[in-house]
Order: sequence, then C-alpha cells, then structure tokens
Amino acid sequence: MNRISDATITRLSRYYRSLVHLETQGQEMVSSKELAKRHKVTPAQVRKDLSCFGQFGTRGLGYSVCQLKETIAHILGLHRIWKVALVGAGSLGSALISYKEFKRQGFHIVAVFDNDPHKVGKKRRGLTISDITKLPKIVKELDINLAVVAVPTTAAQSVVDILVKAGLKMILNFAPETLKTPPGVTIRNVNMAIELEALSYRLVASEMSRLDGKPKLSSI
Amino acid sequence: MNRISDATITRLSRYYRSLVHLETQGQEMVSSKELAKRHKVTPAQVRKDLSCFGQFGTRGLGYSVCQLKETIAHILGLHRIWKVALVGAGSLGSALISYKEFKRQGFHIVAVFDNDPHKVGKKRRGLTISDITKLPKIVKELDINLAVVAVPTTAAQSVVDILVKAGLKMILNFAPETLKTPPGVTIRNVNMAIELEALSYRLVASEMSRLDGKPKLSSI
DNA sequence: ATCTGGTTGTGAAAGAGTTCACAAGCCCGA
DNA sequence: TCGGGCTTGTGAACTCTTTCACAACCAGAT
Repeated sequence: MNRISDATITRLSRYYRSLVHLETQGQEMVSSKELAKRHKVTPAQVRKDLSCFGQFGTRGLGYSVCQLKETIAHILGLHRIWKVALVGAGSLGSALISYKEFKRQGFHIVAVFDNDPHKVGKKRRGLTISDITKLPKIVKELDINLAVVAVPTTAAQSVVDILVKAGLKMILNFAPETLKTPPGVTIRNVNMAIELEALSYRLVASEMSRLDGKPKLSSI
Repeated sequence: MNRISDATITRLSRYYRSLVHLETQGQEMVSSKELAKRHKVTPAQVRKDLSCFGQFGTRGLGYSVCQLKETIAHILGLHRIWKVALVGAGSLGSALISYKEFKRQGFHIVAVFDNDPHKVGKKRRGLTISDITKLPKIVKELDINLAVVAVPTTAAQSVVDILVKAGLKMILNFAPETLKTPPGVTIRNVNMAIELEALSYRLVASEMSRLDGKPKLSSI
C-alpha cells in the first residue's frame, strides 16, 4: 500500500464523477457493486481502491454517497483551487481555456503564454497572452502550481525546460513526444493521436483476424 | 503473446515518432538501448514490444531505422488513410479539426456533426457541420471508420449510442465519463481533467509527506 | 434473540506486465 | 579463421495489479 498506482487515482476520479451524479439524483447510499457496474470494473476493485485510503463504508449498507464524494475530493485535492499556467495559445490552448471541466474541478487557468509576437498581448476569454520569457516571474507572482503544455511538438521540450527552471513540479503535456524531466518533476502526457493509433491498430488487427483467422501477423 | 496489450501499442506509437525523427537526422541504425533511453523504458522492454510482431533487428547492430519505422507503420495501420467522423463542433472539436498530428498520421476528419441548429450548416476549416441525425447516412456514404466524440458530458452517451447504431466500432471519447458500449465496440477515453486530477493528487500527497513524513493519510 | 439477505475489508491466489540474464548471432580487425 | 565487442530475442524470475473468497458486520423481519 506504499505507493498508490496511477490506475487507482484515475479510477477514483471516475468514481467521484459518479458520486456527484448520484448525489444530484438524491441517492444516499451506494454499494461497490453499483459503482463497479458504472465503471466496468469489479466490485472488489472498487473496494481495494478505496481501502488504500481508509475504511469509508458500512457493511451491509455500502457507502454514503455524500461522504464518499467528499472523501475522494479531499484525496484528489479537489476541495481547493489550483492555479494553472497554460503554454501555447493555438487552437488547442484556446479550447482548453474554455474547457468547463477544468474550472468545475478547481483548476483555474490564470495565465497564458506563447512565444509568437503576433499573439502576445492579445486576449483569450479575458486572459491576456504573455510572452513566454515572462513565465518565471508570473509563476512566482501568482503562485502557480501546475502547467499545461499545448505547443507544437518541436517546441515542447524547450517549454518544459523553462517550466522546470521556473520551479513547477507538475506538468500536463499535450505534445506527442516523450519529454525529458529531472527527478522530482512529474509529467503526464495526453496523446490524442496516439489514442487514435491504438484504435487503428485494433481495426487492422480485427480485419486481419477476420480475413485469415489469425490474430497475429509475423511477417508483413 | 495472444493479445497485445494497450501499453505495448502505445509504446510502439512513441517509438515510431522517434524513428521518424531519427530518419530525418540521417541515422541508419538504432539499438534498443538508444530507443529505450529516449522513452524512459528499459532496452528489454523495447525488444519485447517488438518481438510481439516478429524479429526485425540484427544482432550486434540493432534495427534499421527506416525498416523498423515502416514495420511499425504497418502494424499500427498508419500506411493508410482512416476516415474520421467528429461529433461536437465546440471549441475542442474545432481544435481537433485543425490538429495537424491527426492528418500527419493518416487520420482525416471528413465529417463534422453537431445538434445545435445554430452551428449546422456553418463551416469549420472547410468542413460543413452536419446535423447529428444525418450521421448514419453520411458514415455509410463516406465509408467512415472511426469517430471522435467531443461533446459535453451530458450528451456523450446518446452520441455514442448513435455511433454504435451507425455501425462504427472504434470511438475516441473526450467526455469525462465512462460510457456504455455493446461488445465488439472499442472506446478509448481521453480525459484531460482526470489527468490534471492525478497531478493534483501527487501534489497533495507530496505536501502531506513533506509536512509529517507520512505519505499516507488514513483519516481526513 | 435469532435468522436472513446483503455488503464491506482484506489476506491470499491469480493474472499481467516488466526486467533479468544469457545463448545466439553479427561485424570487424588481426 | 578466430576472438572481442556489441546487440538481439526470449524463457524465467520478478513485480505490480486485479480478482477471489470469506470472515466480520449491519439492518430489519420474525
């Protein structure tokens, strides 16, 4: 139980959303069975995930929806506001600024950066785009906790270097490349193209197996 | 070796990007060691991943950059054009339309759908937004293979139902909710908020352990 | 008080995924 | 032709994650 896996944390996030939903429905208790069904996992998985952090249920009854929701919010740090710096004011960056789910969960984008002189000074939904060189100063001033990188692949590594130098420890990266970070800095990657490629692989594989009954191709 | 794991496929996608890069640099051979270093995995991992599909290397020398690149492209289905339907013409959807990486890897968004009468008929980068009710017909006509769902959470499930009914088997979902699909339909989720929550959890956990030396919180 | 049906929490078993370790193989120079 | 240096491919060991299985427990009916 030493280190909790990313998989567990991700599932907690999902459970949390179900709990919010169930609460609005007025449901008071929920069992691991019900929660499991909503998320395509086993009830044991749900219980194990929760047991990493303590005992929150009542045998015979299940979990209190409201209480479990609050507990998970605390675990995930959703009860507080996180200040987020966004780097990259292209179309993806702009979409992230107006992405409601971020704000709903307490992630407030409070600064936007770009290196394009045409964009610097312009506004995006009320936020003025700053030059990337101002980042260290602004991160300090606003006490920013997290960074989101939405720049082209070629620029991603140098942006991350800047973020690390500015003292940021948590980075969400949208560029489809593995980036170098010193120990102590956590980077998570969101890879939209790579996700599509995983689907495309399955599509190819299923066509293969449909054609010749063999799910595996050894030589191409 | 029966079923290849998602993790392996995802790594192949990453290796592929390195290979493309190395090829432009004029490098002819690459070892599992070098590839591993670029992706923060072990050399054994790289070799195992590749060995799922055959033997592509030369002992003592490594892998031919160009040949391995082509091989992975075939495995992932990147040597062909996939037609993609995008549902949701909000800011995220619009960003996806202009996301270069999709087109670069052979994923062409050929149709855009929305249910908002104000948007239907309008254009996004040359693509006319169609009403969601036209989806089944257009999917057939254009022979679309994949769907990307970029609609608000509340609409996601009904959109997926429509996609499934239209015969699509592969769906990439951006809504932060676990969606129901019948067997035979594969859905992959990209969860930007959930990724941030994982970072936020680590931030909370690291603060905890810094304060009292205990990485675990049992009661809140 | 006792029984019944239902649910949690958790050690143990099973299953996946990763790393190790080494034989087998290639290239090059002597 | 042989030896040294290097790298692949892969069974076996290991580690991490998930599932199983069951004691412990709760509520409400009898």
